[in-house]
Amino acid sequence: MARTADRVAQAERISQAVWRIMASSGPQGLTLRAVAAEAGCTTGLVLHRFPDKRALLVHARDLLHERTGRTMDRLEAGAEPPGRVLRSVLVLAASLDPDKRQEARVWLGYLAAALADEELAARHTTANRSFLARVARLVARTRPDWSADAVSTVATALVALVEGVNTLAVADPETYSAEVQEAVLDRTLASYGLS
Amino acid sequence: MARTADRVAQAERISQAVWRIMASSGPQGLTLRAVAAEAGCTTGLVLHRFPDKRALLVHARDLLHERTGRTMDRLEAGAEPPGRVLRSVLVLAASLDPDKRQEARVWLGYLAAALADEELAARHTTANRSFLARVARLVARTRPDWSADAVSTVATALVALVEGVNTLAVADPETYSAEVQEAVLDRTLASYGLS
DNA sequence: ATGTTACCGTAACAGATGTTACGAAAGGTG
DNA sequence: CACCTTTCGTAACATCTGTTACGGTAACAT
Repeated sequence: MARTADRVAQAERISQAVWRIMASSGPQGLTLRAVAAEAGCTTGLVLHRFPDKRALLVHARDLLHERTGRTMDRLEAGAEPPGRVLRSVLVLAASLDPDKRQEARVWLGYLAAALADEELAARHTTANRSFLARVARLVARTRPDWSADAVSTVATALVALVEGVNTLAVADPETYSAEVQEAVLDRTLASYGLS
Repeated sequence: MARTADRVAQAERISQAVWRIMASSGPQGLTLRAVAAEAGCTTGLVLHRFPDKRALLVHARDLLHERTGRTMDRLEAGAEPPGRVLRSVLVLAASLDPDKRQEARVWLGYLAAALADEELAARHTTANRSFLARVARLVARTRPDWSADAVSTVATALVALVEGVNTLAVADPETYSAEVQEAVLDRTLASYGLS
């Protein structure tokens, strides 16, 4: 044998570099050289870990998605009442702190990249649908008396609300501060009878 | 004198090409050559109309913004009751038909480009704030009994809702069909007591 | 310690990109 | 019709992009 490398750790470090570049410069600035510089290596290593740029993009995307998915799974599996879990999940999906805001910027960049990339678009779709299903599940658990139609419509509205809050917070974090986001969310949950 | 060119018309034709490229390929595919090909001219003409690529981007952005702004002004100046106007404005801002969905794709691309461009980001911010002010105005007119705080929070929620609906319709137009969008909007307006 | 194998940085490549400069031609004006 | 200014396409440029190939080097097994 010979020297060995921790490929998983390297892939993760490079993926984190992708996130940072995407958040700060968008898809335009996301070049292999920028990623390599941000990860503290060269394009050589990047392209030894990933066959090409697209594979790198997809891997970094999936890694980020898995991470937030796991956090939400833990939340949903907890012992809290469904109404509280619903609120927590929505808060988690919003952009309350700088980390979350950066994450929102990354997702925005990926969505823009998906405009020209069928595979990225497909992954975005399935991810959004699974999030929508999660929210619908929690709404149904909170209000078992509602019809399936009511659950679906309200869940869609809630998902759109957080998605919109994220998009707007990316563009204007001052107007869409953490307090505003929470106020908007709570008022909406209340008017739907979900709090 | 010598030959003359309709510079305004040319600038508009080129801007429309920018919209189409942005919608179909995102900021990545928005190259001067792609724009020129789409507009049916060469990069020579494009760069004789605009000093550089950024100026072209900004001009196309402003043109699109003015167009939708004028439509909404007309709506607001009409004789309909404020509740109806509010709904119409929100519907107009949503992605109910393919044209609007294409427009949503353009805005998404611009927002992603704004991640790396301070001027684009600033324009996005002022545009969003003016839309938020418009919605708040209409909410206040519909429910004069509400406190300023209530008006502000609900207006912010409504703006986030349409923004989110647009973003989601870009990624998944099947799940976020026109019917779903309208149902979501109407149910939300109803639960806020705005219909 | 030493050889061998995997690792990864360097550098080159072809193609694309924004931008510039030049020249041809188009079309109003006299 | 001829002139002359404006208009706009062509082609070049320097730079940047993704990708490939090669060579030095580090570390594990012996």
